[in-house]
Amino acid sequence: MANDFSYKDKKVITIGIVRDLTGLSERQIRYYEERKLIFPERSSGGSRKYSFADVELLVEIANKIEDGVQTHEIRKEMLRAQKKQNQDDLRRKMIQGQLNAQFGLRKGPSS
Amino acid sequence: MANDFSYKDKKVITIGIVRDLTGLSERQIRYYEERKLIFPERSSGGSRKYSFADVELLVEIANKIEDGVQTHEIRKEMLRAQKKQNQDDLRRKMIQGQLNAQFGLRKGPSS
DNA sequence: CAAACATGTGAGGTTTCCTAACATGGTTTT
DNA sequence: AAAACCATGTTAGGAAACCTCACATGTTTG
Repeated sequence: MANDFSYKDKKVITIGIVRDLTGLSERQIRYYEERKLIFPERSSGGSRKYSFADVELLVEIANKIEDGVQTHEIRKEMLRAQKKQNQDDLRRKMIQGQLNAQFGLRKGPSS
Repeated sequence: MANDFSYKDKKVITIGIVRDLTGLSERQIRYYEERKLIFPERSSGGSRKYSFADVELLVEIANKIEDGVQTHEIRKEMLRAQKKQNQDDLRRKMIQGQLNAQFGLRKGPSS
């Protein structure tokens, strides 16, 4: 229904390409996964698959590490940011629910 | 300067993923390349790399073939379409040149 | 009917990816 | 300071993914 999530989030890039795209070593990329900073999907055979969003995230992570931030700290930041995001999403959804209850169409024209 | 070409056109997808995304066989994908309908890049080691745009094009090609159109015919269509596109691009660029000559700023504020 | 088309399949070989382990030079922590 | 942890490199052995080439086949098309 909402938000046909597209190119940016599709997990279709193998680790070698990610290496080329980011300039990181495969070792680093896998290590950041081990530290739960990044979550590739897997092919049936077990190969990692990343999205462009993942690639961008990896670059951000690498920058922070270069600034002396530890993976552990980065992870906490990310959890905090994500929690806030979830709260915001929920709030938005509840407001939308209210609007639908008041004005929403039943069997309305589905654009 | 113009049009930071992004996700959709970056060649980062290996043939196995393209197979999964399109439902075509690798044989078909390679054959359409042989018939000059699609142009993947190559990794240093020789592996093919496709873009999302390529994936969409492959689906279109497959549909036409399913409708009985031959690769040879599809190629002609594509060349025709591309030629028109080039003409349009050129025209647009010339008009833009005229505008710049008349109103364009030298050393103007760069957005 | 001969040639071309579109696709499957198999062989043999190279590239890419996987995990696991050990090495190392910096930082903390005790 | 010794022990522990951090981030990364490197190596080994093995499996998955990819490559080209060739042959087979059923289906158009000239």
